[in-house]
Amino acid sequence: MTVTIKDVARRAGVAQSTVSLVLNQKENIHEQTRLKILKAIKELNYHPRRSARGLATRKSNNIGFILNTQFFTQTEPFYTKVFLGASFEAIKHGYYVLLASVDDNFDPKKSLPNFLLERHVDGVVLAGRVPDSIITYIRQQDIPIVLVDYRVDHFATHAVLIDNLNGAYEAVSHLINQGHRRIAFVGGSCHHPSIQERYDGYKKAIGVLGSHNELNDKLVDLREEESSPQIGFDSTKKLLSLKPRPTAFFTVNDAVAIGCIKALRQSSLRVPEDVAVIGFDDVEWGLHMDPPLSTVRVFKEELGATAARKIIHIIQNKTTVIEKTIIGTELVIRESCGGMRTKDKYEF
Amino acid sequence: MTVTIKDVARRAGVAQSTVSLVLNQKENIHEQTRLKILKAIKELNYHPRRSARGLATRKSNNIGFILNTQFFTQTEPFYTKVFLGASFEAIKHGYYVLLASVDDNFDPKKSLPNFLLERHVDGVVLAGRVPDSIITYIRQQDIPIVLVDYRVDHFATHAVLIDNLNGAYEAVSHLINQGHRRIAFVGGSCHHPSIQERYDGYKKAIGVLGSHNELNDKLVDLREEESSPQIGFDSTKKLLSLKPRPTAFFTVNDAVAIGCIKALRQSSLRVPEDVAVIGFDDVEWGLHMDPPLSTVRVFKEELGATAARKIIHIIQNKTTVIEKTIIGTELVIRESCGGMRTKDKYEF
DNA sequence: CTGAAAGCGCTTACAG
DNA sequence: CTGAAAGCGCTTACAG
Repeated sequence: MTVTIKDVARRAGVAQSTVSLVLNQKENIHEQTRLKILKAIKELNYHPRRSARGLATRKSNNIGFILNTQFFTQTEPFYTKVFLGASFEAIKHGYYVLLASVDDNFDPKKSLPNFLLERHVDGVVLAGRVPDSIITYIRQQDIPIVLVDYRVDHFATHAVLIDNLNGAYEAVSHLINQGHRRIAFVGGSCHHPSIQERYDGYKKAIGVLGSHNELNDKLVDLREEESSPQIGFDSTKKLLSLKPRPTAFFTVNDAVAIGCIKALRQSSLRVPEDVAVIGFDDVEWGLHMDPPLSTVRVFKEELGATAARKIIHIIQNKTTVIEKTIIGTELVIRESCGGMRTKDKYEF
Repeated sequence: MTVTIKDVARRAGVAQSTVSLVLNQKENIHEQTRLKILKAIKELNYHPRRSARGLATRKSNNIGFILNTQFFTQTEPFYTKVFLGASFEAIKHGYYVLLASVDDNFDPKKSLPNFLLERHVDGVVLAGRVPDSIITYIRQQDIPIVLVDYRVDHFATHAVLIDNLNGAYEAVSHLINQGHRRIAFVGGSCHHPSIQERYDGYKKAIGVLGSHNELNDKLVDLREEESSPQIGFDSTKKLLSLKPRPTAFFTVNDAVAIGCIKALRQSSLRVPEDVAVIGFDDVEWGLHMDPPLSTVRVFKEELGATAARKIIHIIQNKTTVIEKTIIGTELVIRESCGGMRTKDKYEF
């Protein structure tokens, strides 16, 4: 009932291996027989079965996508977008992406994504912070890996990264150009390298001020916990007790910015009139906040799509040279940082 | 190198067909040989290959998940959550879900999700409004279907639905109990049956007022366009021109509520002091809005998980009796509707 | 350039 | 209750 390669071969009057050859775009086929076969394929509406192909080639044409379970409980569907980006890009190349999540306390001996066990993926992309143990496990299996928005210094792995440093640098520079000199760094969680990089960008921008340098450890609030609105709130409250208080807040991401603005409001400070705020990530609802949140846009879908392209490339070409791709960001000026209205205060 | 069923058979000293039998939980196996085989499986860390299994059984153990492309451009990652719910539930049952999207002007003759062409899924769940043509196509292929948050009256299909009617009824009843009598229905798009049901719930609640009935067509603003913040804004502006103006706004979803509140604010109306607002869906950022948005919670992940369970059940049991499952909602009172402070105005 | 044959790793009648 | 054999639908050397 379902049409197979045999049917095509019969109809085209050739051997099934010949059909297979044209199916796989091999060279050295008479143009005539090629056309004949293509015609038969079209007429029969033939599509090779994945599982048959998979069995014969020992390839699944699937990509695994693993992320940390805890990211699902977060306010922001950040990695979900990365996943979507990867998923749709993969489809264009004939791959499907299978989703799985792992806990922080993941133990490869006890639980593992099924697609790893069944060798049902040709490669895997790992998004965000994941336990070392799973990276180690997958490498042992000799399955290619691409990290997205994460890196581990002691592992040489392919990675797609956000240009956090420059993103933060631009945002903070913007605040400086607005005339701000006491700029706080809010709610960073030291656990993630991305956060560290944002902090570095912050420092770099402040450093440019030179003698005007007000880089001051007290203006920085780094935390143990994962960034969240609550952390942003607490962090801001603490920073607000400084005398003189900061005039601008650069938050480590938009979720933190929410808590920050809430704290400011609770202290009867107006945004942006009394204090400027810039977030990071550019999540959905930033645009709808009051005031609309200025932020550093991260191209989440693009991160995922790039990771997909990269893992597919590795799978198909057995590339061995490790390569990191850094995706740029974009400063999005909305209202929470006061726009350009104080531009004339620029005073380098 | 990779361990196969043969290796297990050899190690356990049985035929590979026997191994296959215990793998597939068939009856009638000597407990002793079963144990022996299980032991060998564990020792060798054997896992059957999906593609081999798939080829032999002609099952893919995959589920397709199709949604309308346009939903990706929306403010709210509603269906993304449904997908996530389906995906993780499926994993528990040994299935993976493959994602695809279709356009409104989809034509099965021109483009089709690959997994349909390659018969790489055993069933598919369709989320939200999808073109009739794809439903028709899939049915022709004799692939089981489950709809989520959608239904087409002329197709008898399995479906997982939101209890929109009751959700809307409860929300509007709450407003009525707060003393509101002029309650507007904002920003509905007539295209989706869910919206129609929310409207019905609204009417039902208003209807209970009986002689106090202020059900008034003018208080209702139904639109052609898909619901969005912009629609909410426009719709609210229009409703605000009524004299006397509405004292409460029931918006057709949270995205619309955003625009609604923006319009109210622009008209110098305070929420909830001057006017109450209740949304629908309970999206992420509702909690972080100012004021935090009261809404009707839809259990998005649960919708997806239920759909996954259902399609798997159908796949495995060849169920033929059509069944619709309606998932309840939950009224979430936050600040935008004024809490219970006017409860004493209750006056049936 | 094309065909016949073996094999990928399972499952499923069919005997026994 | 268990084993030998065929078959699922492809791909890939290997001849020719």
